[in-house]
Amino acid sequence: MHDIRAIRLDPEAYDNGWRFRGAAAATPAILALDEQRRAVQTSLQLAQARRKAVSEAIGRAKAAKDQAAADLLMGEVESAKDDIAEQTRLDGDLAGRLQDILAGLPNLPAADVPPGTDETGNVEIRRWGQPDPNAPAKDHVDLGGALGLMDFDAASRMSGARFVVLRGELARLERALGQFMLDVQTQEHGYTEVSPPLLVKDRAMYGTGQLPKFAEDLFQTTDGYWLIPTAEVSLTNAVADQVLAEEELPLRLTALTPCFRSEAGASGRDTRGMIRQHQFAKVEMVSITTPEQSDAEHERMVSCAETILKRLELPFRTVLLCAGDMGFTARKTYDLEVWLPSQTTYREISSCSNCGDFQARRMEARLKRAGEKGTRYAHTLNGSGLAVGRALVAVMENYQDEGGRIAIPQALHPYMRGVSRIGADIG
RNA sequence: GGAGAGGUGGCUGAGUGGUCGAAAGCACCGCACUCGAAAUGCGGCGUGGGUGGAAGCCCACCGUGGGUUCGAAUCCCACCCUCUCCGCCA
Repeated sequence: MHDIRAIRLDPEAYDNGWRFRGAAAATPAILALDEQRRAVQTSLQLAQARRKAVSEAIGRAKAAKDQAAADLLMGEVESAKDDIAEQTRLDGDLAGRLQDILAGLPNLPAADVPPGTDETGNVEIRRWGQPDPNAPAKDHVDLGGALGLMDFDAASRMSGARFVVLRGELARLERALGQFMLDVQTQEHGYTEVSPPLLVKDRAMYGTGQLPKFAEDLFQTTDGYWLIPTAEVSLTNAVADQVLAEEELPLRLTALTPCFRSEAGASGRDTRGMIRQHQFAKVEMVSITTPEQSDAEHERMVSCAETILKRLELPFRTVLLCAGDMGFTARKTYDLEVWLPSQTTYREISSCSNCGDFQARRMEARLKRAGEKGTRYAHTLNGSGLAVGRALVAVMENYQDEGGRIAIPQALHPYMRGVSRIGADIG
């Protein structure tokens, strides 16, 4: 959501920002509506002031038992009432149209976001680790199938495409990954663990920007709840409608939750395997900060996510997304991409975004400094730390041996009850 | 699922048709007192919007949206949310 006053002040900056990310300029329509609306508001307020004054006079006349004067005044107030009704209707109409436009416009990119219209414009910031070109490179579907621990057929019988059943040590490995990530983020990086609702109302989805534009990407229950596509929704909405003391910031929250996505626009993409599922586990990090802190917090968050990949000893690279590849709410986004031997490429496993005050405006999350008048909007950031499903894929593929066994990364040993290799029994 | 209670400013909480944007208390800020602090006293202290060079003036907001009325925090309707009791249940 954008600040109409800021748009009024510098429309060009907004149009340039939207064009930069591949959206159309929108301020001419916005400013025209805004101007009309303010004119309507002014005449509405004049009519309201008339009604108020006359009504008060009626009150006084009645108190003075002057019924004749009261009757006279009641006739007088009629035209004001008509005006109010008409101007209110106009105002509501204009406000609705303005709101529809503003709610559908993406955030403005930060100044250091590179240009580009798709992922080819993204800029690699750094790499960590070295993929081994000679390592075996079966994909996780073959590996898991051969082990008898990953069953897409069973999943499709009960749920259709884009689901999986994991069993035994592979199911345990998934749980170990989630626990490990959560432990690192809470114990080492200062995030507070949260166990949030997975079903939320419209308002929450609007607050983080999934609604109104992206309803088709979500699942909805028959009685109107939405399933969260990421814990970003639940964690960020924790501060909706709140006035936070700046001294208590940054607020750092994390949760390990299932995520549900319809993948409506992705039919045909990543149909094989666990890369793109309707349901997957993810550890999400959310930070609520002041405007001054958010850039530094963003860098910090990226390194919190990178820590997980380093501990798991998985080769990855960090990419700064270009304007055209960023999500709706982001003003700047880093993606972490992990090496997948079967695809001989890096695939997204984390996305860390600074949303500035964009979400905070939508959900009325404000800040107040002790002793100071007034409030301002918080900055919100979110990042995966990491996507557990894809981490499982990455571990399987990067830790396989020629025999199709999967070694367990050292960092996960404490979580695997002494198992250091999956499939040890097959030879 | 059945019955009931309730949603008022950062918080607690009064207000059931008429100068109520709203008592009081807490918190917070300023000043006084004090060597300093505490305590005390005095004053200030909601949000959004319109208009204006500014001081200011005006409008709206008492969960949300409608309605009744000359006039609604107050009456009516719908919805959302919270709580209590009963039933059911992980």
